[in-house]
Amino acid sequence: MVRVLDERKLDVLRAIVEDYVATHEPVGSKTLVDRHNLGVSPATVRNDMAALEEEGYITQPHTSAGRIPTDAGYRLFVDKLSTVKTLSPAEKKAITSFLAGAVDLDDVVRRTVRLLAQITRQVAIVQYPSLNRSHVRHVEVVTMTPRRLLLVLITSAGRVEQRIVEPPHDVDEQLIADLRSRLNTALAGQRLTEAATSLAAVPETFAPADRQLVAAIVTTLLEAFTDEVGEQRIAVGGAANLTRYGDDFERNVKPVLEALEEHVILLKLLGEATNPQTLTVRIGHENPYEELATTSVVATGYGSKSEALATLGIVGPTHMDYPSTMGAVRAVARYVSQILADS
Amino acid sequence: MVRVLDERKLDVLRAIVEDYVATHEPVGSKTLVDRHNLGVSPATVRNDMAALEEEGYITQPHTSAGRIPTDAGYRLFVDKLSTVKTLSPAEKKAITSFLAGAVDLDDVVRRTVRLLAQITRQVAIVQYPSLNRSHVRHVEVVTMTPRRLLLVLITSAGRVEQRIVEPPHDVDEQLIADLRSRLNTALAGQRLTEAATSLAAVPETFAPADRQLVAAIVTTLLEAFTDEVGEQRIAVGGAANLTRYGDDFERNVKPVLEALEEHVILLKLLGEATNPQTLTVRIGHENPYEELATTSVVATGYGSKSEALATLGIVGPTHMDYPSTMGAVRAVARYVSQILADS
DNA sequence: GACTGGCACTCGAATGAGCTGAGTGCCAAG
DNA sequence: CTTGGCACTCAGCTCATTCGAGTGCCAGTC
Repeated sequence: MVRVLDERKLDVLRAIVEDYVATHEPVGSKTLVDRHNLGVSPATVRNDMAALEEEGYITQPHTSAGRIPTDAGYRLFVDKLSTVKTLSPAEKKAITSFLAGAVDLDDVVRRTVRLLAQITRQVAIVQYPSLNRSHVRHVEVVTMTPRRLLLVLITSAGRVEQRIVEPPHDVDEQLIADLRSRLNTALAGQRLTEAATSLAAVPETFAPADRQLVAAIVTTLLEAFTDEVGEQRIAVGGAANLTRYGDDFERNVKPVLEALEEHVILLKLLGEATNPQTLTVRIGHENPYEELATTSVVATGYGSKSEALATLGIVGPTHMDYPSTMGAVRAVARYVSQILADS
Repeated sequence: MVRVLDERKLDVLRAIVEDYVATHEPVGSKTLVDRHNLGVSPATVRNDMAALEEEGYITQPHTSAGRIPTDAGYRLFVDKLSTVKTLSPAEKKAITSFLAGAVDLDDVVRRTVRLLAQITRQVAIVQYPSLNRSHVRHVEVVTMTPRRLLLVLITSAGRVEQRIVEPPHDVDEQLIADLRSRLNTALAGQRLTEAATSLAAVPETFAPADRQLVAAIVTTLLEAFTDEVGEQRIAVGGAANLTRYGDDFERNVKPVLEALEEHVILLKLLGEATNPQTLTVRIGHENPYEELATTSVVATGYGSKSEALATLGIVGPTHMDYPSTMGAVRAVARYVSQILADS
């Protein structure tokens, strides 16, 4: 019989979360019975509520008010009491067609942010495909003037990095062609993290007179490979959705806006990239920043089925609609992965 | 004698604007006399204030409160009563050294936004150097695989656009080399807007068998030249500064956040690019959006002394510190122009 | 004629008392 | 275990009152 009681208590918790997410107002026993058909009287619900409060899943803002879920309550709800909502076919179609219109990687990322913000009606965050986890697709050395070379690095994810190198003396076009081909043979298909080793050997294969120049180019390439700043590139969108946070501006909106400016913070919030099947949900105080204790993060990796290239996700109030949001984040991550795989 | 009276009335207006900007509270005759040494009694100031109100430069939020400047008041202040503040040598140095660290154009723009937001403590907006107004510096055709070509366009401002072309049949490396050199001869130094004409003639110079391929490449290049979306690229930063707007969140912060999401709106707000010497200031209702009636824009062009490549500026509450803000915007625009000219 | 001190007046904001009602906890009965 | 009943709590609303910053105007002074 203990089993049955627990069952119902969880129903009550589910009802409380759903109600509170919908109304943003503390929910009392009577309203709860009215709105969700729980099949028991308010008094019974009150008993359950008292127990749930005892166990730390819900709390009262003040004595004479209804209950609201605690972070632990949301956690239980997300883990046990809800199923991720799948998107309607129409929505799925809209996503693919919107993403398919992108002309390059930058455009994919921009569109993804916009899309995610629009569907979830939250603040969306998309990390650019990580350099570390990408492979070299092509390296190009372009002579712009005899004393100015442009290095172009194209990764498997379609990311393009360019650097200028100003050689100490005029360079011969033949040398450049040679260099270009040797670089590509040495690097093509390699992970950027492994590329360092392969690059090291390249200068030695050249005539001593040319080695200085080649070394300079190799150094610049290495810098590009391990670019910290580039690694942390992030796109953010949907900040206007913060206006729906409710009233407590100082406590809810301000810290989020501040965090959005600091890409390092956002990266920590997003956390390690997982594969697009796995969703990471951080609720309230579970995230590493005290100031964002009223904020939750829903994130996941994207890039390919097996291995994530980077992370994307949303940031919103703890009282968000988790099932829908999680569904949207997962769906978008999958479709972006698909688009990237195709290109 | 009328002259003297007018003179003092303007002093009073200046004092009101400065006080209100500092405190964000309606300013009364007594406080005004206390804080600024006007050399007359409160009663006299009251008379002047009544006149200023009559003329529409100041207004009372409610009967028993002090005065605040109207948009017209700020306008007069900006046009006649203030001088643009110049930055301290230390600040100037900080700007140049911060901007000098940039590795490519994207980085320049990102740094500029950040810088501008930090100095002005407002929301900063920087438009990417316009394609229309740029010149072709270099066009590169890179063979990634025999059935996949990468076109790279580099503009005089350092902007790099890339497009993928998938030719209908395998292409010969010799043909590519040929094409590369002819494209560069045809285009180098041209304005992107004029490039269309020069490009049109290129396919004809090739053997009939190759024309289809060349035409495809030319078409893609043309698309890149006239890319509407790329033309409207914008970077935004410092949204967290909106938290200092004061309390009326719904009226002041929300519309701005919404506008920041819409780059088309931001472009209209920034207005036509002027040269970096000329500052455009739009106060409150002077800007084209009703919802931004409590918001002012300070903008200017950047790119070169004579001709602007694009626009940058800030958005903030009408009660901002115009002299400092204008000084900062102008200085940043100049230094960015300089950095771009050097690279 | 311009400036000033004085004074009555206005009205938003702050303070506090009183009421209301949603919601609770507990208990005794089913 | 569930339920109806009941006393209790307390945030939030309303209303009245007070307070004071600030005004406009007028009569007097230089």
